Amino acid sequence: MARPRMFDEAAVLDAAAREFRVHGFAETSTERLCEAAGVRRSSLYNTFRSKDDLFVRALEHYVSTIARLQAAILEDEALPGAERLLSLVDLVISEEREAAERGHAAGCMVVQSLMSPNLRARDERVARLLDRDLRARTSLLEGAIRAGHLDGTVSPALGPGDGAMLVNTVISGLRVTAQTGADAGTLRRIAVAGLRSLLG
Amino acid sequence: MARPRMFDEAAVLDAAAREFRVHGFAETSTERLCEAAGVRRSSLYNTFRSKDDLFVRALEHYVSTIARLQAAILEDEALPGAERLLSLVDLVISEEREAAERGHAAGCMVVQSLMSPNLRARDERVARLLDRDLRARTSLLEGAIRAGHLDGTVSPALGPGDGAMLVNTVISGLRVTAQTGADAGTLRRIAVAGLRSLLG
DNA sequence: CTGGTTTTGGATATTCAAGTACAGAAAGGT
DNA sequence: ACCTTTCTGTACTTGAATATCCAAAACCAG
Repeated sequence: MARPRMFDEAAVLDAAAREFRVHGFAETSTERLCEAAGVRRSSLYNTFRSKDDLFVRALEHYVSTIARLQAAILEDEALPGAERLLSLVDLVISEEREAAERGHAAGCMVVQSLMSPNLRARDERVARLLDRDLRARTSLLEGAIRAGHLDGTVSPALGPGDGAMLVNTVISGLRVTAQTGADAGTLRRIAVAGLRSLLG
Repeated sequence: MARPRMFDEAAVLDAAAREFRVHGFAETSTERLCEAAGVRRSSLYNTFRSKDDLFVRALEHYVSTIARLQAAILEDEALPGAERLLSLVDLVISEEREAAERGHAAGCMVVQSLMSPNLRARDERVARLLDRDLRARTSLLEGAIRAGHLDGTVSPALGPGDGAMLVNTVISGLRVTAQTGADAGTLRRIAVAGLRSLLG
């Protein structure tokens, strides 16, 4: 019927997310995006309406990738609740370590976006996306915490709601602290200390 | 001898920091900065060499303002160690609440800058500034924690070094979580839970 | 007053990035 | 084989943002 695409949309979104993470939205030119993705401008603009749209799609892609990994851990019925939380922390730490080793320090795209009021104000979709992501992760965390309450590995001192927020807050904090050059071992000690209220 | 300046340098830095916080570095035009500060372009460029330099100065200004407030709390000999840490948390929470109430959500400039790899890569001075700030705050925190160890209000489970990093991490996390719209009461509960290893 | 020095205002280069236009290429159903 | 449809490459337009230039103004020492 028509000429097929010569590139993989998901691969472009991956490359775009990487560039945005490393250089930030405003300082990533479309030319850079093209180079990084190995695609010409018209293809980009043909597939994604604008730089803004591409960013939204890339963030969406990034978020859903991360979310999938986290869900696999947090819903793993084979693990007791507390272990799920610790595995999540380890996942985050290894993500940060990887990013740090890859040369440019590139923090988590979600935290970056949350800390860029402009991005959220400029595009309603970004705000909604981040909000949805937060809700989804919170709900996963609540599930794991409830499981921990039942199997006795998570202290009942905190309810699932506050517990989930605590985990979220500690993880965000870790992602910031990681940018200061802290090594994986230190990050893990801090995380365990921060989750003391849950882990007992 | 020469024509005197018609504006206050510190006021300009204040206004600039506010704009940078709300809109981010790249998306704050020099025109906006001029308007916000009530100063003409040539005055800006005459006083501060470039937009980059102005940003560095503004960040410096912001950091030293915050640091002064925090030092006053953390070195307050009248307070036991644990109270100092809690007061610091309350200070942070009230900063975030104020920012949130002022319309545009504008997160902490330090966390914002830490999460913008580009900013740090682009200007060595920003990286150094953030590093110095981290070190200074860490050292203040260690002092307060040591004081708490001595007066018995802070658990010796964590050493001063790890304790300081924990507080820093929790505070950064709070500053991110604040951007998701959490209210002051919730933030405080989370903070107390996160600092359990020190306070408990 | 006056000369020297710095600031100020406004206008103006200069650069650069986002997005568009359009012609031609690659399918593939009919 | 043809014709419709979508993709691709290049060149261009347009707009905006940083930075500079220069003349006029303000100040003060001598």
